Amino acid sequence: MSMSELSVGQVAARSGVAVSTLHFYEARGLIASRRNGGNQRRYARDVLRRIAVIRVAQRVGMPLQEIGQALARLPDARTPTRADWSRLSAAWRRALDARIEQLVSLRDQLDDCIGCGCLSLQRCKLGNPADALAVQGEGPRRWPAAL
Amino acid sequence: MSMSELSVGQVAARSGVAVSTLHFYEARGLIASRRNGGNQRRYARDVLRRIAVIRVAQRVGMPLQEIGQALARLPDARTPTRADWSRLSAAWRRALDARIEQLVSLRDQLDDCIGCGCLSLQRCKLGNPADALAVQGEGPRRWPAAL
DNA sequence: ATAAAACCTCGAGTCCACTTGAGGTCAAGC
DNA sequence: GCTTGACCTCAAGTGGACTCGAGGTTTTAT
Repeated sequence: MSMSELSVGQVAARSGVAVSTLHFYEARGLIASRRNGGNQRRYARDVLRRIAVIRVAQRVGMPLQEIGQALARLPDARTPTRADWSRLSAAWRRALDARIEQLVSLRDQLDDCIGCGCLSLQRCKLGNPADALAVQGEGPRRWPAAL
Repeated sequence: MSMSELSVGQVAARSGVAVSTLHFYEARGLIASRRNGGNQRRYARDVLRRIAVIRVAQRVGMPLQEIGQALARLPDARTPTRADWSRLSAAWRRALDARIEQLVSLRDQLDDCIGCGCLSLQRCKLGNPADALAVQGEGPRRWPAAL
């Protein structure tokens, strides 16, 4: 219970993610831990930031894999500096912007439709998916793909 | 090949979703079809609107189940009127608004962080998940839950 | 008339993001 | 020193949203 290192339970409590999820993130290489004498995980405090970043990115719709790739570009050897986090935040911000733009344009199209009682095949982009929506094939969930 | 009814392949081509996905949506009760003499699906044209609505809703992050519930409130007996669709669109629009608001507020918080090189535990809401983010427990993907 | 393309069903498989459980170890309080 | 709660690993299970494949029928084009 050193002041500066956190157990998995403490991290779970503070970050709001389940212990099993922390194990899972570690297995996926999203976070790291050192082990104490008894093979228990001990986390540096900055893991909380990492986790916060992970959850933020997930909300924007990024799959864990991409999040991992972005995180992997943080310096491994030293504790990330403010500048490191800042760069990452800025990148996240761009992603967020893009996502918001997508949704806003979707909303604008929907507005057209509400007026005309729509999703009508003739008049509305949303109702004519081959034009506007589904052209990109695939499902949703795919990240730079949607809209 | 009647003028007014569409085969599953035609619907797939026009809507941009795979035939298997149409089967799947049908199994989930999101769309319906009648069968012709040879047991093949025949769709009324408004299925294209339904599918468009489904994809739109998915992009906002709604799980299929909720989409199905919303669609279930459309009149079953008659082809939905413009007013029916309009009501639905309006509801979707509210959902979209909410989602956009979430993301915008997330972005604003991120902006704070970029300035301060942040996600710092003291200063930043994002970095202090127990306060702002993860309080609601659960994972992402949950719809009215996030943020 | 026949070959090819499109359909059908139903069960299994895939990917993602986790969660659960079994079987066992470690640490903290009394 | 012993019990209890927190940890450990590893395999398997879950839920959402599909996709694939086998085996067989129907439609369409020539």
